[in-house]
Amino acid sequence: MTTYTPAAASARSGFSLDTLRYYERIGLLFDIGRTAGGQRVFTEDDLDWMGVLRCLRDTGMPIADMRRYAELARHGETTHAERLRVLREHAVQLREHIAELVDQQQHLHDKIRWYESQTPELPADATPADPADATPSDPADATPCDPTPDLPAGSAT
Amino acid sequence: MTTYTPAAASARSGFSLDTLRYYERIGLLFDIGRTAGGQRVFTEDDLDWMGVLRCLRDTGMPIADMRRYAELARHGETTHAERLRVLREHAVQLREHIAELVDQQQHLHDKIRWYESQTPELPADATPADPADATPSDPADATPCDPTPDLPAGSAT
DNA sequence: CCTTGACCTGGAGCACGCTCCAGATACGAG
DNA sequence: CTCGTATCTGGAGCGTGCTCCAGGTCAAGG
Repeated sequence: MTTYTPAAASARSGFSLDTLRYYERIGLLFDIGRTAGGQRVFTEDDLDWMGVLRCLRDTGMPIADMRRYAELARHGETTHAERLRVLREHAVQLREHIAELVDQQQHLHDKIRWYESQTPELPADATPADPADATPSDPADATPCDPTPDLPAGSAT
Repeated sequence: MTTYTPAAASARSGFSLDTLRYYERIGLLFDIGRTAGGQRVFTEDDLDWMGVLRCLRDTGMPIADMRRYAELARHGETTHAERLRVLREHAVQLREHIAELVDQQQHLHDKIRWYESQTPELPADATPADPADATPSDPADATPCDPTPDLPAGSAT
């Protein structure tokens, strides 16, 4: 059974040593093995669980919710239904968040295009508006980030 | 020329009164009008600018960068090229961030599906995996959020 | 006028998520 | 056994982005 030192676990998980210790303190990591001398010993399973934590964290789940989820995970299979509920709820949040980002991304691109039209001598190097862009969004809206010249600093120009 | 009280500006922009004052203090809002008595008077242009701030903020631009951008905006048309550069850079960041979220979203959905397969008696109500979902992503990867039963709490089951 | 609610300022405080520190201990190479 | 690096613990500190507060001022209706 493969095990990992704290340094190795940190490297593989991408969490800092301090973060791993912090996560254990607050209950996101639990049942972490120890040597006779008291040093942590991480298993493959621990690493996998860290992958779950990373997914939840990187998708914006607050620590408090992750603690609830970890608590459920700690209590075995009887909590599957509840865990599923938590994940579904989080997926809804995530979908909404992504949708908002994509929306604002559209406005941002509109603004960039406005600036480009104002300074045609400039090379349109970066952000080449890749047609196979990672994020679609029907161009049928326009609220913030409107393509205007950043209105202040010229109120009565 | 239409003007707005602080309360109205707050309502229209979605920023709290305290946030508007904070933004003025740190330079994100500037040249805000005042009554003889010292109370703020916001204009249509101010509101539009707040829309820009909201776009940048909601897409994750740090306050420090927003200050730089505001500083540029405050200095007139000569800074157009630099502003364009800032926006393009931010657009790149945003694209990367969205891509990562979409990636993790896929893992999250995988995990949800795994739970569903484990508890088939449960209704698959929420997150109905809408085929016309807002965010595409080729299902040709799987790293974190793997569809496993949240490995801890059963190391040797 | 007078009241009352909106607004002002400067500065303290807070929630979140780590990150750093001091002082002590553990472990592996030589 | 010794040395040097890795880890340990408890607790303080930090960076970000607001949010709240006290004590005072402004402005519009009655």
